[in-house]
Amino acid sequence: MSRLILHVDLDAFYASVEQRDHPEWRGRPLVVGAEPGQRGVVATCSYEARRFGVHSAMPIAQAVRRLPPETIYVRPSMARYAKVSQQVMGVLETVSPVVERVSIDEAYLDVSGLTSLVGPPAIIGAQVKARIRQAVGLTASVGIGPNRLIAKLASDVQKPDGLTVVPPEQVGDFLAPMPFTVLRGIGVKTAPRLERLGVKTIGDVRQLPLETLRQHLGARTGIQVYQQARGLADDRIDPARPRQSISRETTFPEDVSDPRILEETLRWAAQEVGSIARQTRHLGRVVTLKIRFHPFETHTRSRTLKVPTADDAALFGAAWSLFAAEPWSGRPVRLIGLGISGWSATDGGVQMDLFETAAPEPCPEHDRLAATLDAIRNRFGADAIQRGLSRRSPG
DNA sequence: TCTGGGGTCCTAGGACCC
DNA sequence: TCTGGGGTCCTAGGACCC
Repeated sequence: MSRLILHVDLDAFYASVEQRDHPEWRGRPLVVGAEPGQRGVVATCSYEARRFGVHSAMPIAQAVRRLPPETIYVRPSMARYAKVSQQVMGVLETVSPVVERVSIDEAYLDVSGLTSLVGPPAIIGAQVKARIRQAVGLTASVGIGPNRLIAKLASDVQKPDGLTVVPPEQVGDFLAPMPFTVLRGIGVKTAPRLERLGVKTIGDVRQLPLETLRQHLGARTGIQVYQQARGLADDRIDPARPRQSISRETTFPEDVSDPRILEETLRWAAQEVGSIARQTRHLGRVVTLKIRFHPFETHTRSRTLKVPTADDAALFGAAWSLFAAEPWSGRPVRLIGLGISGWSATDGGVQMDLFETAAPEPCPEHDRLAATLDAIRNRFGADAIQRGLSRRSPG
């Protein structure tokens, strides 16, 4: 028996929350992300902005060139969005107990058992959308199919405010005409490899032998793409998928060479990561330093500790020693941050002790971040930016 | 043209052990 | 004197996703 999987995707989530909360912004192009003139990208934009060809992950400078002057630009308010997301997940749990949140604006539900209680898939989908709208005043697109892949693709075909049901017997016809780039695991690097084979649609991929896909995409992706092209994918929904890592990083407004600023920023990241790890009761053994230089040259260095930790000072110490061990000093740094992973398999008394040594903190991290960013702005702020600009356009 | 931040998963080489 | 093969851990980088 095939399962019934439902995928919910909140439409233009950050932008929709902003338009919901600021009625005067409704009906206008709106970008949530970096500010114009800053480094950064579009996180999400309203459908009015998408009409100009702007989309998520587009560099902000490029978006500004395309959008009209009346466009609204706002920085993301993650805490607010997280709250709305929580409300939505709560609503979903009133529909089915089997809900897996996959990101702030997306979730999968196993609704296999609901047809006899609620009705056919389309009725279940309509109910999900109605409850979300009623609870938080936002629209969502819903897709329903026999597995996660089909449900996800179905939710994509009629955005925004869409509802699409793909019964098992229609999966083949549903997939065949779609561009193969919608398959999971096909991105900017792998797409050209298949294009060179003359492939355009998922139907075309289905004509290729498994061996060909393995050769061109690698063993794992090759098999995955072969199966997806035939509509075969994971149909398990796991409400309790554990997280694998916690990290914080930041890109500086201008590249930074001063080691004191790098050190302060790494201390901030360590406090953030440590605080979240303690709140969520995670102790990790692997500390990873991430650093990015001009031009977008990114490195990671990691160290496995003898004793698992969630302690700010231990995290900072490990990351700073990784930094110090490299001949990097003096190179202008674009981004720096750190992460923790490799949760220890054991549990019990020892771990509890470790949690208790780390003092619980109210929430001074936000203040510290603000202070750190102020410090950076003071050093690299208006003057530095002015100098940079006048260098580019003298007079 | 200029590329955020937070994640997951895969690959591959080397160390080390049996 | 020559040199296997498997398993696991560690590390670095990369692709991809939202």
